[in-house]
Order: sequence, then structure tokens, then C-alpha cells
Amino acid sequence: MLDIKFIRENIELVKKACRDKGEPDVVGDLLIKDDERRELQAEIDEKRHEQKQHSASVGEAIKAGDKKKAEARKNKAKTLSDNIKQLEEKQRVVQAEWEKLMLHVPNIPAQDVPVGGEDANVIVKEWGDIPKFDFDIRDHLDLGDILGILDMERGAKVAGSAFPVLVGDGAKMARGLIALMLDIHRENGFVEIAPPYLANRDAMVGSAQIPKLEDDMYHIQQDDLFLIPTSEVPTTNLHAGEILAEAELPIYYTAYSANFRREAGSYGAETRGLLRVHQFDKVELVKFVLPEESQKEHESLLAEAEKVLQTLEIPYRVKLLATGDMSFAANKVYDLDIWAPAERKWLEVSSCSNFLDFQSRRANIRYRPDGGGALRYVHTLNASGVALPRLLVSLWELGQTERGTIKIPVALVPYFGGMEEIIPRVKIP
RNA sequence: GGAGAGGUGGCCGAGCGGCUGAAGGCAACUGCCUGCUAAGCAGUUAUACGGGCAACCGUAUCGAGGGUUCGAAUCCCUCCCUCUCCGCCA
Repeated sequence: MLDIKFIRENIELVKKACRDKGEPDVVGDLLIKDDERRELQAEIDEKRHEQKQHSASVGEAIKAGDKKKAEARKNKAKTLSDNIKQLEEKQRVVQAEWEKLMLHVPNIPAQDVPVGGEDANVIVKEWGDIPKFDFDIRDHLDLGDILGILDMERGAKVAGSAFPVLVGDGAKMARGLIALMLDIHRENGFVEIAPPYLANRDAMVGSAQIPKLEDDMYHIQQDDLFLIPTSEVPTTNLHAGEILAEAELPIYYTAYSANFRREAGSYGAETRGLLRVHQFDKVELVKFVLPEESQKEHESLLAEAEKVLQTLEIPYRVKLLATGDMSFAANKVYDLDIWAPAERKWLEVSSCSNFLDFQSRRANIRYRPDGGGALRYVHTLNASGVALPRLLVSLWELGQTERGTIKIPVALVPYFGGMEEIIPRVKIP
């Protein structure tokens, strides 16, 4: 969330952010509620001061042995105390309403982010050549079927539609890619994390999935736990409530996890096969950095995610998201899209975001500056590095041959036991 | 899941109804002293919010949330976490 002081001092800027991001503008309501909250707080502080003094005088009277005086003072103190309790009751309500409004104020987009919807996104870079095929190419569903490496129907039987089952070399490829990606990131200084796949409500508020995305997550009612929609959640919350030393920063983590998304209401052509699924694998990158470093760290984080695609030799483009297309919590976002020739479109495989102190305020992640001074909030960033299902779509479609086989990218061969090509082999009945 | 022990400042650790934002120690910082270092002496060292130009003042915070009381780190209740034992189970 934003600093309430910042909001008070930059009302128009915050309102503009709400407009540009397409979020409901609660700023007016928030300011009214904040006045109420502050006045109430001041009143309570004052009353408590009075009550404390009376209370202390009770002790003095008792010590002096003046029972009558003690009783009289006690009664007066009791009245004050009851009065405070009433005010506190009111404060609880006001505070809860205030917090709710605070959680609904989006982060401010960076200055260089284009204003507008999806159409205003800017392609800032393209890498690799889009290949031409001199035969009729198959899409990933056909390839998955021919090679016996993907089974959508049986996944639907077991769990529901959009729960794919990777089979044989399909599953092996997923495993190899996860290992390859983690190795790339580890080599570049990221500490590998194997996180919990369930997270509690506090964690979801901390990384800002709640309130906005609550309905997009699977929820386990019995324990009030959520299946993580991304390992950003457990990883960013790793340091929730902590005070780090400046010398400990920056902290880089990479985490593989399965991810779970309800994707309620999204059906149709966009969701065929592996394009949009309820459970998918992803390797995530998370950074905790000094505020003055976060812009630079954002660029290098993008480069880190790109490294995966370059290693796998997949043509991709980098998109700077416009205000209306970026997430609630983000200050600036790059998306990485890879080319899928049979789909004839770009598939998003990574979102690379700088949140500034938006998440760290919610999760209360601060650091102590060298040489003292007030505690400051760290800046957090994350990027997918990268998500698997669409990566498979692209690799299969790009790597296909006229014979219906799939060539394995050179960098992945060592992770594939030296195998260079997926050919039709054991097919489950 | 059951029984027990515990959770206090950067760390260790005392407190078990008012004089405690919290003794004492360690660590860190500042000054003095000193060929250098060590030791010694004196002092400083939590966070948030509100008020004031400021020195400063007020309020809250001793795992979290409720309660009892004029007054709670201290008593009661619920929950969370850690440890020990038992049970159950990949």
C-alpha cells in the first residue's frame, strides 16, 4: 500500500493512478475516513493521559492510607476508563474501514509508463528471428497427441478441464526446464528456495493478492489457507515483519513451485490446451533491494528473465505495459512474450515488476540504514523466470520437424539425458 | 490430536498488579584516558502515530487477539509459534 502521508500530500496524483489503472477511486472516502481516524486517535490519546494520571493518584491515595480519597478517585477513574472503552470500540470499527480503503488504493505507475489500456503497451525490444516452415505445421495439441506427451482429457477426468497431464518425454522436458532455469539463476547469484505451496491470509495481503485477486485463488476453508497463484507470495513474504541490515541487501531469490489459479470465467480459444491452465509450473525471481537501486535492479531482473529465453533460443519480445494493463501493486512492468508459430501469436511467459515499497509496506519489510537513522522500507521486485506451459507450447511448435518430431534446444539436451529429439514412442493406451 | 515447558529490546536475561519502555550483562556508538591495541572511566543506543520551529511532550507496543482491574509484561480466556514426551501419518 501507499503511505497515508503520501496520499494526503499527493491527492491528485493518486486519483490519477486510480483512473489510469482502471481501479475504483476510493481516495475521497479514504481521506474522510482518515480525518475521522486521526481525530478519534487524538481524543483517545488525551483521554488516556487523563485516565492514567487519575489511576496513578489512586495508588498514591492508597499508599497514604486515605481510603476515602482512594475510593473517590477510583470512581472517577472508572468513569474515564469506561468512556475510553467506548471510544476504543468506535476506533476498532473506524480503523478496520480505514485499512480496507487503504488496501484498495493501487500503486502509482512510474513516470515513463504509457497511459492507456492494452493498446498503449510499447514493444521495447525484439530478439531472435521468427522461423519460417516449408511444411504444414502442427499446433502443440496435435504434437502432444502424436508424440503422446500431453493428455488433456485424462487431466479433465481427474481434476477438471485445464488441468493438463504431461506424459513421458513431455513430463521429462518440464522437469529438465525447471532444473535448467534454476541453474541459470543460481549461477547469477540467486538463492534457490523451495517454498510452501499454501499460504495464509496475511501473506496474501502482504504481496497484494488480497483483496483484488482473492476470488482467483483456490481457498482451503478449513484452515483459511490459499493455494499459491505464484511463488512470489511465499518468497516475498519470507521477510515479512523483519528488519534487515543494509549490508544484507540486495537479496535475490529464485523459487520453483507449482501455481494454482481458478481462472474463473475465462474460456474459449485463448484457453486451448496449455495456453491457460489451473495448475502450472513456474520458476520465479524475487529481489529485495535498496530504494535507490530498484530501477537499476528492475532492468537487470528483466535481463535475467531474458537470459532463459536466449539460452533456449526462443524468439521473444519485451513489452512495457501501459497503466491499464499492469497489476494493481506494480509501479512498472515489462512482459516477456515468446513466439508460438502454430498459434500465430505471442504468448506471455513472464511479468517483470517493480513494486517499490508497495508490498514492503503491506508486509512490513524494512531495513536499518548503515550509520543509523530511521528505518526504511525495502523495495521488492519479481519476475517469472519463466512460466512453463506456454514455454512448452513454443518449444514444441518451434522445434517441430516435418516428420512430426520435436528437436530439443541445445542447452536443454544435457538435462534430457543427451537426447536431442522427441520421437513418438511409448504411448499410453 | 493429547500432556508438559516456554515466547520480554540487536543478542542474553531479570521482572510476575502501580515507582517498568522495561533491572543487569553483552554488542554497538560518542567522549575522556593511553606510544598503538587491549583494559578502564563517563555517557548514548527501540518502533509507530499525534502535537511543537525546537529541546521536548502525549499515546501505543514485553508472540497475537480478547477480558478482569482505577491500573496488566505481570492475573484469566482464545489462538499462533518453538522445545520435550505420547499418539497418528506420507
